[in-house]
Amino acid sequence: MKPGPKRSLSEDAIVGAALKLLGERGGDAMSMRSIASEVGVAPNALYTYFPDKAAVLRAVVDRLIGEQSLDVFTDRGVPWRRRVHEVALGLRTRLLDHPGATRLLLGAPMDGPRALAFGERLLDLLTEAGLSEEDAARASYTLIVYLLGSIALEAAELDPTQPAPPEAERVAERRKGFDAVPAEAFPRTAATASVMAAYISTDQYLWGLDRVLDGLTGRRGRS
Amino acid sequence: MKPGPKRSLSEDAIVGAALKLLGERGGDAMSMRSIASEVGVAPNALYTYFPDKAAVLRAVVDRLIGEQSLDVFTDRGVPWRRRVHEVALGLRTRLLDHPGATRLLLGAPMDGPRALAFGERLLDLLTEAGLSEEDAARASYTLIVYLLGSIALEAAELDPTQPAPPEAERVAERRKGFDAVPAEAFPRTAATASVMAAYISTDQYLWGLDRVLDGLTGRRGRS
DNA sequence: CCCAAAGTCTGTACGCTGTACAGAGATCGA
DNA sequence: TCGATCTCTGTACAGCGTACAGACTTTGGG
Repeated sequence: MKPGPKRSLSEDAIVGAALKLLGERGGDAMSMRSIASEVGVAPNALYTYFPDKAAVLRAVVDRLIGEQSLDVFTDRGVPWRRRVHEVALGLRTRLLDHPGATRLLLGAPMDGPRALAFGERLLDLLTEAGLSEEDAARASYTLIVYLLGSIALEAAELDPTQPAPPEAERVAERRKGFDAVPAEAFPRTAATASVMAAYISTDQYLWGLDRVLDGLTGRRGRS
Repeated sequence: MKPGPKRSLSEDAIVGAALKLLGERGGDAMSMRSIASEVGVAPNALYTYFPDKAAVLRAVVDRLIGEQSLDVFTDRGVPWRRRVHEVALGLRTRLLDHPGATRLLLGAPMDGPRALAFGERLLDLLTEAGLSEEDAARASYTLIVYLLGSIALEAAELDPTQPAPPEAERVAERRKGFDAVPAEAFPRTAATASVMAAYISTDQYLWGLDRVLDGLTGRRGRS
């Protein structure tokens, strides 16, 4: 065993404190100083556990991904596409619960252990859906890009400080923004303003997901 | 006309200075203080032109989007799918030129004038491809999610301080990272490590794009 | 058993950040 | 010419990430 006093903390405790701050006071509140005071320690003591702040954030991201249960993936009996829907919806609600966190998701590579487990299950599911090994891998990335991209763009419009208003309210808010678009210069944008206002809706999220899945599996989607 | 001395700067000059810093010294160098000193003014003078730093960043993002020429969209004679490819590739190289900027892209809603123009042209193209007005709008968002998501995930692995190494080098670097993955616990991940290493490649980018386009247009993609 | 090595934590400090506030000077319309 | 109004500067504050030195605790080896 190695010398030195016992550690008074753990990486997990630190990530937990960071996550608590994230939920309560938004992403900007996740400072080394406030995390440290949350766990009752001097700020620089955190550097015993993580080399720098970026590492803490990576761990937070991995934990967030881990919050999505992996059971859904392997729930046989349910058709695979429905299982993808469930995972997609689960991931979305889980991440939008922490609006500030989503910025992190696309700002740091996802190479944590939980992200790895998530990817492995996704590969299982896609091969089950009939894809070759290589296609499943490529498809899995395409899927993740779509999911995280959607969630990130949605989170970008949220105030990270507080919980998100209901979807209908947010769509209505967006709709108002489009009233300012000059119809002469941007006719198509103006004409489809209602559709564009609903870009952040669950409906659009699933619509796009289904189109992506159609493309990935080579199935003819719409009639 | 309104009283007060003439402005010594313009919003454009400020955005330009920010962009210069972004390119030369990375995203973290875009501080209000360094932007101000770049244009030769006290830091707080910037608040005459923008309400806060976030507004500056939004303007920077819009300018970056505007760098992508819109001519490609309307270049008839070239089949529409090829035009999408060109725009996609153009956007990617342009944004990856400023690795630090891509974080901003998904961190702020894209509602600037240039983003609007981009969207309008994309709608043109998609209706030309045979989509209904509503489907074109939904498809355009799905497409943007895919493009920006891909670029963001790719940029996440880059050092924002300096220009990106060549693609082959980056793929090789990723490939090494997968050697650490235990094959027993993650068999599929380990088996397709080469494919996954190439997630950030132009090839994968276009592969996914084509699958997404297949799904959006209801075309059977692969044989 | 004791002592050197190694590890954990604290206090302090540096240089940086965004931006609020007060005031100086310039420029306008009346 | 005289307010009113706008632009810019100086100063200041609270907060940030983290480097450094040192106090203290625990360990294995002689």
